[in-house]
Amino acid sequence: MTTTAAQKRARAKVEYDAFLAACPSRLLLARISDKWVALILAALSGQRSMRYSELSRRLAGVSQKMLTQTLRSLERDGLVSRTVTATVPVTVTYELTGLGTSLQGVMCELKGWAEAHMGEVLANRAAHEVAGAAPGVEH
Amino acid sequence: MTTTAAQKRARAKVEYDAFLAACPSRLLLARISDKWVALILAALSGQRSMRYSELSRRLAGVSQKMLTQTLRSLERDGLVSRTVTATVPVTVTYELTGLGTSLQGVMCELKGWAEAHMGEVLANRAAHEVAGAAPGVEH
DNA sequence: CGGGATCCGCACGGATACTG
DNA sequence: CAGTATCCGTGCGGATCCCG
Repeated sequence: MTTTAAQKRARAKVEYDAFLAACPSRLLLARISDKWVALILAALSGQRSMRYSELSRRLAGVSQKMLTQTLRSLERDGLVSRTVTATVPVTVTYELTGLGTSLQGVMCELKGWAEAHMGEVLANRAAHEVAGAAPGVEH
Repeated sequence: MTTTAAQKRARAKVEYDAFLAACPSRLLLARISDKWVALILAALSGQRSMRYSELSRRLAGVSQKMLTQTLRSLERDGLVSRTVTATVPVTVTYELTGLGTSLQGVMCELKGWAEAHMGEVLANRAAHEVAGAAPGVEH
């Protein structure tokens, strides 16, 4: 009934999603676009290692939930290492692993392109907004 | 009333967001993590120019809304150019601009890192899942 | 053919409260 | 100090219908 052309699309989508899931580039994009990942990597690359509270202060604006969650996923992926020292007030420090440092290097190239060309992008964007002349709330 | 320590945090967050909004790297990350941007750029880098329907087929799984929306934003940012040919059935083609091609180059480096190290990342991830050994429903 | 407009689900991310 | 657990709002992205 209703041959469901939609189902065919759904299947095609699933297959495509599977393809995407196997794509290393997409996986990497998903990692670094995690909103806080780039910031944490940058913060950790500057100093040696940082305590949880240090990161929390350094990245003012991040919730504990997101900080912990992101840190955990980065640790899970072997990009940062977590060290627990059972002192009187528990001390936990985080630092970049070799893999993490390597990734950070690539991120810097991205940063380079951004600093070199984002101005141009922003200019184009502004020009189009004037041309569009769409008043009201622009997202 | 209720001195609202929360308001202080809110202010700090707003300030931080403002800082983030001015960060070119963040802006770039936001652009390329747009879920379909990378795919469109890759599709367009292969061939010279593509029609809307070509892209739609090539990126099977994307909705027209997202495809159009992403294309528009890329055009707005001067990364792709849109050409309308008023034939009998309207023909619209998209192609990378110089800026877009430049960005695509950087994306390739990202791709290189991904293909070289994502396997390692995935291995670490799998190892941690075994170590965690949390039975039941894993969220 | 190439969209625009609209409705909606749901995952992502934030705020708050509690714990060891 | 360093989280964990829970609730909840927003916005992204998809589906559907309609238009030029």
